[in-house]
Amino acid sequence: MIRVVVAEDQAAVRAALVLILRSDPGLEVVGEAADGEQAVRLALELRPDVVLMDVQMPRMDGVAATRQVVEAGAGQVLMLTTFDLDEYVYGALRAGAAGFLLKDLEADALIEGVHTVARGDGILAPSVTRRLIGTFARPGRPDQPKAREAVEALTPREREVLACLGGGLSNGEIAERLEMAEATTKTHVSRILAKLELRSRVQAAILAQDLGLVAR
Amino acid sequence: MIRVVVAEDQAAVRAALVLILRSDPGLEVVGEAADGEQAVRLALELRPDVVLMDVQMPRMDGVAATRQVVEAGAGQVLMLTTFDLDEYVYGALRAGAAGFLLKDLEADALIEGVHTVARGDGILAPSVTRRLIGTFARPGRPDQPKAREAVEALTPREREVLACLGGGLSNGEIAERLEMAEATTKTHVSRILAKLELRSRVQAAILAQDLGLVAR
DNA sequence: AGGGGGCTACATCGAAGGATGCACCGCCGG
DNA sequence: CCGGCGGTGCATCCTTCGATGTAGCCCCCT
Repeated sequence: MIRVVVAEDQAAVRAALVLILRSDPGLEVVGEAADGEQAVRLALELRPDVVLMDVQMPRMDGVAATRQVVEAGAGQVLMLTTFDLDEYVYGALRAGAAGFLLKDLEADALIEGVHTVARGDGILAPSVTRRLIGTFARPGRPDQPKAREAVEALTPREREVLACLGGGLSNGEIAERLEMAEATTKTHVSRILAKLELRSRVQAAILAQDLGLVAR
Repeated sequence: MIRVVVAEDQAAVRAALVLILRSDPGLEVVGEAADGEQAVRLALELRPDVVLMDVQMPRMDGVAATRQVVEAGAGQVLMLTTFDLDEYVYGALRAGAAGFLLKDLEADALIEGVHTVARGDGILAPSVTRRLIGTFARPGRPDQPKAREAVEALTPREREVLACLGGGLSNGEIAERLEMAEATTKTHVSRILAKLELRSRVQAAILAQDLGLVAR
């Protein structure tokens, strides 16, 4: 049984959502919230599998609430909105939402979405998917499987250093974090630059970023 | 009526796909290809609405074929694969694919996918969606409206320099491109670092990347 | 055992980066 | 008119970076 908390400020819409969810015997609505703060409180208390969260809510917006729920590991968050504005989508995804659907969806699409995020997958409204793909594939991030391969060819230690470069760290900071002499860090950086055919740590950092290699 | 070309090297699988597609009265399979080259030729000739493309194919792989089809504007490409390996997914999406599905899907999911990409939206297998979201929302890309504001506060010249930093250029290269002395470039870089509260050009480059400020 | 070869490590030194002080110019308000 | 101010530009000085040479180490190989 998948346990769901519904967070939505408009009572009528919330009621409709609950009704839809209840129509699936595999879902159980364990709580309802009318604002973001309440949503977070409920999620922390009830530890549901999924929180269905509206973007716009009083007291704390859905994105901020999502961040808190995700950080606490208190369930997967599936966001809902009326308009698929970029700010909402990106904000929500960065906040850790597992999915993003528009309110114009069919009942069974919603139910399927809840099941999808409950098992750890992601789901997006088709129009959002298209834009996300576009953003991801935007020029200026020339994927190069080549780059990925080249990075695979690095030694483990070198990859660690590369990740630090991706985090914007200096040689000294890298040395401290990885517990080696600064001189050693330099060796690794040099090797990385040579292997990846780059001319400076800046380019290495950019490449690391593109590949998601970022030490924090 | 949505016109579809099916590109898949294994005859049995291709036959199955065609059968599934034909079961929907809104779809018409106008061509079949057994390798990438043939797929591109067919697409250019028939200008279908959608090309259903396998990733692994002889003579030209699906990613390369996708790139050509997309560049020619010869239809939306929906990619299919057995395994959702990163290389495939990222490569396909950057090549311009409108969607990416796994072969373990249900017949109606495939049909729905074709309709979705035909109307210009995107579609991804749920597991792929999750990873794409993760990549997109990965730490190190804190979309920070703050950062954007701060960058707005830079002078025009400084923004130009920042864009060059985002491109991974050295001071010397920046000086050449913007036609100023290297010493001047350094001044601007210093000012940028101060204003954005960064400690090195590497961090500035990463920030510029996140904001899409990239000189090429 | 002996001998590569790859990984990690460190020191040295010339090159690039970054902070700082200062000059010039155009603009605005007094 | 002129004094201030923000943007731009350059030179100086110290720091950090990056290339290079070398060494210990471990593992594999024959």
